[in-house]
Amino acid sequence: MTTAGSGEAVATDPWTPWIAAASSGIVRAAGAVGLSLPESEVRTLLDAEGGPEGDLAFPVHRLASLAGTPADELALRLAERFPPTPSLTAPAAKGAYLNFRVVPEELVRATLSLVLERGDAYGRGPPQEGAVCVEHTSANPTGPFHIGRVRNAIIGDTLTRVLRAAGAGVTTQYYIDDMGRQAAMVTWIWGKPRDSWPEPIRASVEGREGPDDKVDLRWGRPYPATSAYLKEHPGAAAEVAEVVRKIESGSPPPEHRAIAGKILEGMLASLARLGIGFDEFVWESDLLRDGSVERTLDRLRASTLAVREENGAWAIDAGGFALPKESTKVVFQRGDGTSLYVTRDVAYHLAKFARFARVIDVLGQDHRLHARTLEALLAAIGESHRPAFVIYQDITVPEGGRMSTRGGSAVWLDQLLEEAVERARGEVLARRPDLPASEVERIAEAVATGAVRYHIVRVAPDKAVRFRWEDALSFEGRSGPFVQYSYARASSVLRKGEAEGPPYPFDPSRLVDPDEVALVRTLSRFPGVVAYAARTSHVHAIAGYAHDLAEQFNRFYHAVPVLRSGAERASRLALVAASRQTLRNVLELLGVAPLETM
RNA sequence: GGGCCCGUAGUAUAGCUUGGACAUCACAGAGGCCUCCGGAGCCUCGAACCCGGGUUCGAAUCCCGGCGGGCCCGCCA
Repeated sequence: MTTAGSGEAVATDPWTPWIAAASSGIVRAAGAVGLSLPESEVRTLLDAEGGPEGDLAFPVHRLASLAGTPADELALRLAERFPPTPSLTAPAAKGAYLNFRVVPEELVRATLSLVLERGDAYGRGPPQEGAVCVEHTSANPTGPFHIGRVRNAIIGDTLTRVLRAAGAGVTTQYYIDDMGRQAAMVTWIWGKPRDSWPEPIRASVEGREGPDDKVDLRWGRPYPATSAYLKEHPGAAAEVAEVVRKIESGSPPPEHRAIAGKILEGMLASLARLGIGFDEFVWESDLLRDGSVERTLDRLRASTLAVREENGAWAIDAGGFALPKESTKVVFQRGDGTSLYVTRDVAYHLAKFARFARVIDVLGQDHRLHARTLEALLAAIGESHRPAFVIYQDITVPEGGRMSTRGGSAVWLDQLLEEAVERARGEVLARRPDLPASEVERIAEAVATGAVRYHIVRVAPDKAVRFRWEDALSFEGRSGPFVQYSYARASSVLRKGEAEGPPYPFDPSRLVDPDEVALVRTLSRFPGVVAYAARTSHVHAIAGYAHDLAEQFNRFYHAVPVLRSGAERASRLALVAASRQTLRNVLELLGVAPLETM
């Protein structure tokens, strides 16, 4: 282990030396047959996933066509010239491939040492330069969270955990849109005495209220009917417009921010159950108050692309940016002088660029054009920074179409969690009648929230998810509870063998069963998976890895006795300890609670 | 009409940015495993790259064209 303060890089990935050894060996072997190629190119060709025949695979096709030699023949010649390397078996030529295997004892020794030494830090990368801001969720405070919105929060939170593990310094932000028409609608309706509410709105609320209503449910309840009502009643819509104007002019109705705050409070309580929180909250209206919006308007009007409309509105002529709109104009200031959402978003991003080297926004696909418009406006004022967007597709309802609050197709996160807890409680009670009620409750909550988080994060963001209750509440197979179960099982074995550790001394030559080596190989992949997910924002890869690891551990568990074994017992306990540690670390990245027992 | 995204077994998904050897995993289906450290588990079997071109030694992956689905195209947010 590297000593503290030595300035040397701490080893974080067991594969680093093996990939280096294979690459430099290939370069030398190629040199010996008269071929010269840079090591960096070898590394990109080298398949670190291995193939059916080894841990590392090198396809020689490209070299072969360069040399004008048949690929099979070249593979054989390279295999002969590959220099002896202590940690790798001699390469085997198979067809057009050169296959390497890490010496199994070396794989076991290096991996288990690294996992057990690094502990909670296993999987983490070296610290990275540059502050990062991840903005996610930012749902309008108009009512309870529904499943569609929560995908944003889960992707954003997981991405944050992954980036931090990869070494980045991340600040999360939730942008609260308290200036738009949507928040104004809520204030408008609550600003009226209840007996003067329009009939359809009153009808949508009455008879559904209860004393224990969550704040977001209570204050958000009239929103869907209000939204529908305003579409058909221009007079009422004009009143809402007046609320918007007051907000924009800096003198909102006194209760405005308080109502938004209450709804937000309820939404955040739901997210907290999923382990999701935020470092900072940015109120849109604060950007107005501190002058950022005015400065942004000044810069936009000063742009060479700015044009004035007949009624006094201002726009950017974005024809050069090829936005897929019917008009090439992007209006950033209304005829009455007020700003628009996209304008305030420009102000917000300028504030982010001033503090952060990297700015990441997690957005639903319906915001894609908005993202491009934002970029166009940033370009128009000569700003060189751009946010990186992580775009995810919608969660759709089984009948087709997007999940929306208005259509009544929305399932609230709280409803989903309630169902999930109820089901989890039944499962726990059936299996563990010995546990006290409070413990059953704690486990049911962890299983339920773990299942929901996992179910949503496991799918690639650019794939739409069709919401089905039976899938969302599944506790078996590719699910959060499956991973939690493996963790609990590993914990149970270690409890029963607690006399032996920690620490867990081991002898690599005692861990030779194919299921043992396969498990170690899976453990060794973890740092690479974290780095990959951080680089590509493919957070679903973490969920996939968690499942692979849990599955591999279960295979080992069934195939190989641990506590009942003889000379191998100590080494197998070390393998269980390393597995438990890695399961714990990957669960942490997913925001799924590890359970010692379930 | 224009733009972006998606299309992999019955269902649902991984692999696609960096083209490479028998395409991953789950649910459902068929058949096995509880004298054994926790069966929310393990083992075995059957089953898929939307269609048509192109590039390439090689295409699920890259390019073009269809078809099907989603989303967006506002002085809303």
